[in-house]
Amino acid sequence: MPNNGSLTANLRKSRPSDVRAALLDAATQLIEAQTDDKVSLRACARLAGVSHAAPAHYFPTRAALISAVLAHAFDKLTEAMIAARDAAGDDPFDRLKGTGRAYVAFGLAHPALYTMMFRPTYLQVPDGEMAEAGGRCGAVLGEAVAATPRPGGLTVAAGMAMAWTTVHGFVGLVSNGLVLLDEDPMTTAERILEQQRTAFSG
Amino acid sequence: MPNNGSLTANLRKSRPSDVRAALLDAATQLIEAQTDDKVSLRACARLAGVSHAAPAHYFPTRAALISAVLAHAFDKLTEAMIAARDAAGDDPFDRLKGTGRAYVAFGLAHPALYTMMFRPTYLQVPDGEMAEAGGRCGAVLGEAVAATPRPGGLTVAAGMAMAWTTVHGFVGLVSNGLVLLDEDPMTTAERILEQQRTAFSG
DNA sequence: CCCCTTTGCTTGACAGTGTCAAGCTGATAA
DNA sequence: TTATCAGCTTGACACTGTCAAGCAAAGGGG
Repeated sequence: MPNNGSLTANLRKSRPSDVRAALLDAATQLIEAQTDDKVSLRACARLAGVSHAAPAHYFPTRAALISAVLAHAFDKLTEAMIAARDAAGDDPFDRLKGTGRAYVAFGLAHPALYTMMFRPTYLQVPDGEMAEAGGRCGAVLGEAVAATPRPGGLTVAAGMAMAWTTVHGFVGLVSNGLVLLDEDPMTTAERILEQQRTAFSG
Repeated sequence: MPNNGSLTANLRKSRPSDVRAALLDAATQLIEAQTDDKVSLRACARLAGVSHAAPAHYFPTRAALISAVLAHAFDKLTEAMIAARDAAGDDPFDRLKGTGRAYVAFGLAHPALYTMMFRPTYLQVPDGEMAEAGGRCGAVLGEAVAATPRPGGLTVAAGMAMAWTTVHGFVGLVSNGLVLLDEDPMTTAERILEQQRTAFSG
């Protein structure tokens, strides 16, 4: 699998002051640029301006580096969801919808990162740091669902599955270009979320 | 990345009669067993009982082999959706729901295959055979949506995004273990699909 | 001041990968 | 019988993740 050699424009010349941060930054860049897991440890090292084995000093394995990147991404997503929810007013469904809107916006803005965040089986061993960050993220959604009435007889678990299903599926389809929309994706997302008002209102 | 060496029990001893079919079969086995793209050309070749470069004679590149496997999987999924739709009676929403149920069942039965099928960006170049098979599959869903009334003012495109979003998101969340369900996943899927009846009935 | 340990990174190696370039083998055609 | 040729193998290349060893500099104790 020969390397195409793009994205090597901004190679660092001298060793960076914070190697760990430089590696995380390089990995994020590579993930967002390359769409899939072709992001190699050696490419990260080159981009960060260190030797090919330097990453081993900070991350025991490739999966650990990726996990660290994903954990940070989860925290960003959690922040965005909380901010949108708190800006959405008092109505429980509006707050759930705001949370979902932020989720979709994040997913569409960072498709490659998003894909990896929500396919944990791909990092063979579950990573503690990442699992915690993911848990905090899920909790925000769970709280928003729990705060709504669910007259359809849905349990909180099923309601959460339903709400999450909606946003997760939409991001996956749109960011992979599987569905052709005739309007701004966020507008369609808004419509789809609004369709759930009846299921989440008293 | 050293190989763990499992799944080598059923190595073929002599060269198979139909090498191409043997390779497709080996690739399918490896994908379903390994959950991610660690399925290597060389591992397929070993499993099929041929040399490491034999695949090149049938598939110009690794992506082409994977594409062929996924195209076949798409055809299987399409078949299952059509069968379930035709067994669901006359009501348009029931037929849509049957289609969705078959979709979810397939996704939960073949999680790794499913993941790859619906993440086409991961195979850098779009493959014709696979795109056609995927198109036929999407068409079945599209027809089912088009046959329903959509009083909410949804266009067919938005309705299709909504219906597909539901099943795609559910499969992604459940098969990755991201959501904890207190019942059989297909039962929850049934509930979630049923919630959409109001949006797809006259 | 010198030595000694530790930290942080580098160099080198190994087995694995995808892909390309040859070479071999057996069947079919002339 | 010989020529051709498809179908597969062997060998090589650059790349990968990971491990082992080594080097350079900083810091501390005598």
